Formats: sequence, structure tokens, C-alpha cells
Amino acid sequence: MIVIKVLHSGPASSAGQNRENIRQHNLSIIMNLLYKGGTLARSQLTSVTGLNRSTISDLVVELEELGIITQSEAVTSGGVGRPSLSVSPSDNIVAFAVNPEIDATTVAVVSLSGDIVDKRRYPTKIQPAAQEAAKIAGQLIKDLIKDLPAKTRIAGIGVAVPGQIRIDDGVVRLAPHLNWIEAPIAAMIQQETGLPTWVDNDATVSCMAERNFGSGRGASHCVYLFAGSGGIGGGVVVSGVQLRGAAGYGSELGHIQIFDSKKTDFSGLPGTLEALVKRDDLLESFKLFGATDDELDVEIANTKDPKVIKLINNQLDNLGRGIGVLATIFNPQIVVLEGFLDSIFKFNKERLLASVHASSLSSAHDGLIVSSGELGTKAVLVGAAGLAFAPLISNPSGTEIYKLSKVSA
Amino acid sequence: MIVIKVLHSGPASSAGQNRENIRQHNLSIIMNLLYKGGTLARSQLTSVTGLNRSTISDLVVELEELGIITQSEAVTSGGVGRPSLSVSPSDNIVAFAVNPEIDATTVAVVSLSGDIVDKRRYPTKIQPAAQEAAKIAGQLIKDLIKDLPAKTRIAGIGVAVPGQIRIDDGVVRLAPHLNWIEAPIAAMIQQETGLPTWVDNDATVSCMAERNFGSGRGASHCVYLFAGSGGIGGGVVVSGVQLRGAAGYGSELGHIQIFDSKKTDFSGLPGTLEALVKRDDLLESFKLFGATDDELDVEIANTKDPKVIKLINNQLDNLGRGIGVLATIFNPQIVVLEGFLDSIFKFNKERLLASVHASSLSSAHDGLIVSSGELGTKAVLVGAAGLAFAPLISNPSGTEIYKLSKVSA
DNA sequence: GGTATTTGTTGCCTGTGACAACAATAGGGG
DNA sequence: CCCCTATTGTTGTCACAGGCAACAAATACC
Repeated sequence: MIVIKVLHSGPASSAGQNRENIRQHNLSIIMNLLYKGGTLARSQLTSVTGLNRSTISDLVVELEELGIITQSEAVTSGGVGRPSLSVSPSDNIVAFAVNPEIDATTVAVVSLSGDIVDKRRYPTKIQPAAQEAAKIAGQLIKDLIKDLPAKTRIAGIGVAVPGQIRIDDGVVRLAPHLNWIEAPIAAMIQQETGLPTWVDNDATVSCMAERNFGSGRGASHCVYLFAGSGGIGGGVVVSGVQLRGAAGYGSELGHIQIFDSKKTDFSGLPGTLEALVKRDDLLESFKLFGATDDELDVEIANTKDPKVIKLINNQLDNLGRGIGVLATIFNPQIVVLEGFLDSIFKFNKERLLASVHASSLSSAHDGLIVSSGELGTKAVLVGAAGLAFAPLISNPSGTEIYKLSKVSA
Repeated sequence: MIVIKVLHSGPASSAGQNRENIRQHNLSIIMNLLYKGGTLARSQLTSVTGLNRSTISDLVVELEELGIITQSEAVTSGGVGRPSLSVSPSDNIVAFAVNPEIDATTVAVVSLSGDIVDKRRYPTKIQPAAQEAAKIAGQLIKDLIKDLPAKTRIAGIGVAVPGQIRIDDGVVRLAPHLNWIEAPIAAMIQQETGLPTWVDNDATVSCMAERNFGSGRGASHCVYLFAGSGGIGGGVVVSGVQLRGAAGYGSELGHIQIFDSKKTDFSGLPGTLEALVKRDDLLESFKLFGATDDELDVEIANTKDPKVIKLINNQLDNLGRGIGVLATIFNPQIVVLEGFLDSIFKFNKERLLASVHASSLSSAHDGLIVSSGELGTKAVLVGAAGLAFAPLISNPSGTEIYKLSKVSA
């Protein structure tokens, strides 16, 4: 039996545990392991959960009957004794991931095992209004459904928005780059499709994706920094749980003030990480306006211009300071960098690490890993889909899953 | 039944829940509620936990037989129907709190309900070595035991140290002001007393005390900032759980860099909160070397010297910036200030709040409460005792409690 | 004093995981 | 090739803990 170390803090919830909760909890534990781990042997489930063989058997059969996992005799090879059955998340369960951006809205079909099955991107000339984005998403989802096998079932829709989200009711409080204010995007998309929809911040869901499937796999404490055309977003995992804050507006890591500078970020705050590590500054130095992240990445990797190098180094120093502050606060196992932050990191890793070390206590940065994201642009889509899978994972037997016909409008 | 909202993050632990765990969990839930809430009616326990009346009855009887709670017919008055029985943590269960400081080592007897029953302070001319502090603590504990009722039972010893702690083995990695390095203080005190001993950072335990019994009562997200002669320490509660970091060295909030300044803190980092909000600077301006926090508090409240006021205002601006950064990251319900940070806060609350607002997004500081600590110097002792109560609370039926004779050496 | 309301108590029921025994399947050694 | 060991799946039984219903107890209100 795994001993749960609870030191001083006590249970997070005050809810009592009754019999139904146990079953639900144990089903959830298994789904969670399968979601993050992909295919696992039943014997592994037994040893990791500490539950009895017969109990695992019972639980797995129930999940199989619910149609959300599959069992196979796929030989895992090796070892004495009777080979254990393999258990996998069902390929037939998918979620839609929606990501509205300034210049396009993207929708992906993501399987329960975390793979992107299909993807559509709908470019827009200017940033879409919320209602417009919802319409685009609805249409793309209907298009995508046509190509899905008939037996596919849908967990729901997850939306990743670059802005501040009230996750309780799925309203975008403020998305400055999209120019959305108090936009009930979840309700709008639900209206278009008839499918249950959840929303969260893009960096937050990307963080969870990297934690579950990418560089941060298995980390209990993980800091994620993402930078694209919309500034710097951040996500944090603390003790395995996403940091959201009391009202859900936490982990705005781009907006922490680290220097005296009068340079302001998009929200008007001076001296913040986002103000001092700016993608636009790099684009300007390259005279590369409107470039994609990939193009910028190549430029950075190949530059020999001393002025540009000086700029990059300066940004690395500033980024290192920001990471140092976050390391001092969170003492994470890993800091994951994505977007052009990763590009400049790869340009001169030593410089960034030196800056991190100069900006934090040794206890905080000893053993700290700074790493590129593994998932790249997939992170935000896989993470958004995770929003829709969450209810299914936390309550497998009590969560509805929908047939394709639910949407055929 | 209370619905536990688990969004996207999944269970923190992968351990399965078997029958024993349920019982333990439910006993723990009740102990946790009683520890934080003091006396509660059985009917309250029923409604808060969502468990059945008969189940609560069963659980409470078991806890009573274990001798860690008491039931009484104390009338809570009011309301129709049969009056509910009152349930309270037993007064006979205590823990010892040890707090080694530069100029003295303090030991307190703290009851399970969070009251300080007795206290001894042993002044030292210079900072004590770890072994010396352990000896002092051992002696004070033996002295305190003489005055305790014979029926008293001891949960253990909690030690709060101003430094970086490896909580797994109770070793102080580094306590700069005490000049301790790799000091196994838990083992030393356990050796002196024969009682199980836990150690943690002083600000961390104080934070938990304020969260459980003080200004932060009931907050799911709470930031705590403490400043004494040993610089600025911090603690954070995230989703009801203390932030510790991967290796346990997190929440060093005094060491976050917020400005360009070349002023360094005690650890040598420039531009940190601790470097820019310095107690010594105030003492110097008052020519009040070696003053206590209480004396300093009075001086600050009554000062009319423009130069001093300018200094205080400057510190308030810096402190506000630090709080702004933390609010942006954590989006807490409350920020609790203790020590001279509280003194300058009371001197000009508006100025501090203005600085916080200027240094954070409105989403992060909307509804944010900045507050003085309620517990004052008691916080660190009550919090340290909480370390010793933690095992008892998380596993009431499986944790040993000790008689006084265990220590009589 | 009667009624409604709330809570404690008791006995019984049910769901769920543990456990033991057996079967199945693998590798290794003679 | 057979036997032994090791591991895992399966099945039936058991025990435990919480739910539930009925009743008793204690209060407020009319």
C-alpha cells in the first residue's frame, strides 16, 4: 500500500468518503493512470494502486463495459509467470480542442490517449469576435465529425483561450489580444454544437499537457512558460495540482515585475517579464514582421549579427531572472519553455542557466531542470482536450459520453 | 454530499482506496474539522461531511475511545428539535513547539485545540549551536512537563527553524542566521526527549497557523509574509495545501528579486524583497539598535520625522510591489503580514494597497484582502505544534500518543 | 399538552474490497 | 519432455463500513 504523506496540511476537502465515493475514486485512479501512461499491464495497476488483483480485475471490467478502455493479451514479453493483460484507453473516445487565436481558430480531435487524430485551422483576417469564433469552431467540429469512424464517442469540447478565464461558468473575463471582454464562449460553443464545453487559459492547459505527456512527465512541481505573439503566459503545477488561484486568475507569470524598467507589457505593467522578453523586439531586429514561430526559431538559431546577439543575450538574462524568481517561490523539478522562449534558450543555454543561478538561492535551483517543451504547438490542443476528458476521468461511471449523431445538425 | 471539484488535474495521489483507508479518511476528516474549528456540534459534522448521522456517531465514539476528543451535552441553544451533542478536541492532548532563534530558544505547550498552555523562553548570548539548542529544548520540555496534569498525553514535538529544511529527515540544510549547516535537529531533540520530532521552516508553519486559526481562516489560497530580525520569510497555501516545492525549499518569498537595486539580502541576492524592505534600515533611522518588534512597532506608529516617513513609504512601495508579484502568481484571497511588515502596513495602509494595485493585474488584486496577522508571535509556536499533531489528525487510530512518563528522565 | 422538528440510537442491509484457492501461462533445470 | 517455481487471472466467500429506516429523546411553538 502506498503511504500518502500528508504533512500538516490535512485533507484538502472536508467531504466524507462513502461507499460510492470509493468505487468512483478507484475507477478514477485507474483512468488517470491510463490517461497519463497510455497502455499499462493489469499487474502494474495492481502494484501502483496497492489494490487487490481481484479488485483491479473488477474495476477494469467495469471500465471496459463502459467502453472507455480496452483490454488485450498483447504480450509485454519477458518475466516469469502468466503474462498480464494490457489495458489501454479506448481509441473510440475523443474530445475536441478549440484554440481561438488572433489570426486563426484551430480545432483538433484528440484521443483519450493524448494523440491528435485530426486538425482543422480556419484563418481569419482580423481577430474574431467571440460569437464568430464559436461559429467557426462549430463548423470545423461538424466537418471533422464527418471523417470520424461511426463508433467514435465524444467526451466534450475544451477551449484554450489566451486570457483570463472564469472556469466556473466558462466566461472569458478578458482576452486582450482577441479583444474579448466578458465573453461566455463556453455557452456559445455549447449552443452551436450541443456538446458540453469547458474553457481555460491557454498556458494553463499547455502546462498540464507538458506535465502529463511532455517534458514535465511525472513532475510533482512544474513551471511552464509559453510565449507567442500574444505575450508570455504561464502555468504552474504544485504538488501535482494545477495552480489556479482563489478566483482562477493565478499563474499570470508573464506579468511578474522583475526590474525597474519603464518598458510596459500589453497590460500596461512596467518591468514585467513580458515587457522585457518581447517577441516583437526580436522580430524588429530581424526586420521579420509577421513571421511564424518556426521562422523566428530558424532566424535565431542562425544569426551572427552582434546587435541581435546582444539583444538575445539581454532577453536571456531577463528570462533567467524571471525563472530564478519562480524557482525561489516554487522550487520545481522542471521549468518547461515553449515558443520563442525555447528558441532563445537553445541559442545559449549556458547563459540562461547562469542567469537563473544568479537570481535564486542554491537550494531552489539545485537539481533544477530547464527544458524545451516536447509537444510544441500540440501542447495547447492536447491540454484543451484534457479539460473535456477531466470529468470522465474523475468519474468514469457517472459521466455521459456522446455519439456523433448528437452533433449532426 | 459535497461535490469535490476536480478539474483537469486528477487525483494527486495514485493510491487506491481500500476499506481501512475509508475509515481512516473519515476519522481524519472529523479530526481536521475539530482541530481547525474547535468545538462543533455533531449535527454540523453530519452536514459538513455529508456522512450519515449514524456514521458520524460511530466515528465520534471511536475518537472518544481513543481519548483524543470529548463529547458534552453543552447546549448550543436555539433551534427546534433535540439539541445536538458538542464535540471538542481533548484538552489532554498536547504537543511541544520549539523555536530556536538568534537570542533565545522558546518552547511552548500547545493543546490540540490550538491554545498555548504554557511557555518557556531560554535566552542565549549568542546563537546556539544545533546540539546546544536541542539540549535547551530538552531541558525546557522536562521543566514544562512537571507542571502538566498527569493525565496529559503528548503527540510529539514540532520545531520551527528560520532556514531551509529537509522535512523528510528533519535536517536543517542551512539556517544562515543561526549559522547551522546540515544540522539533524529533529534527531537531536528526539534523542534528548525520546519523543517523535518534526521540523519545518518557521514562516511555513506560521502561515499554516494563520490559515487554520488566524486571519487566513478558511482561505483556500493564502500568502503569508513574516519579517523579524532574521529577514523576510514567507509561506503560501495553494488550494488548501502548503506549498513546499519538489525538494521542500519553496516559498522563500523574501528572496524574490523585484528591482534593479544593488542592495543585497542576507543570502547575497541583490534587489530582493528582503534587501529592499529591511528592518535594520528602520532601526538605524530610529537609532534603536537591538529593539524588539513591539518597541519598533510603537516607534513606527508614533513617528513624525519626515526622513523616517520617507523611508517607511519607500519600504511600503517595495513591499507592495512584492505583494503585487505574489498576487499575480497566486491570486490569493488574502495576504497576511506579520512582524514589522505589519507595523509599516498599519502606518499607511492606503499607500501599501496603492502599490499592490500598481504592481498587479486587476484580476489578481480584485477582492484581495491584505491583513495583519491575528496570532502575532503565537503563530510560529501554534504552527510548529501543528507539525506534531499532523500524524494524529491524518491517522487518528493508528498514531501513538505518549504519556508524560515517556520523557521523565 | 399536543404537534412539528431535529437529533441520537439501534438493528439490519448492501456494496465493495480483501482473501484464499485454483487455474492458466510463462521460464528454467534436469 | 516433465517438473518446479513464479506470476497473474478468476471465482466464490467473507468482513467491514456506511446507508437506511424505525424509534426514542429532547427541544420550540401553538
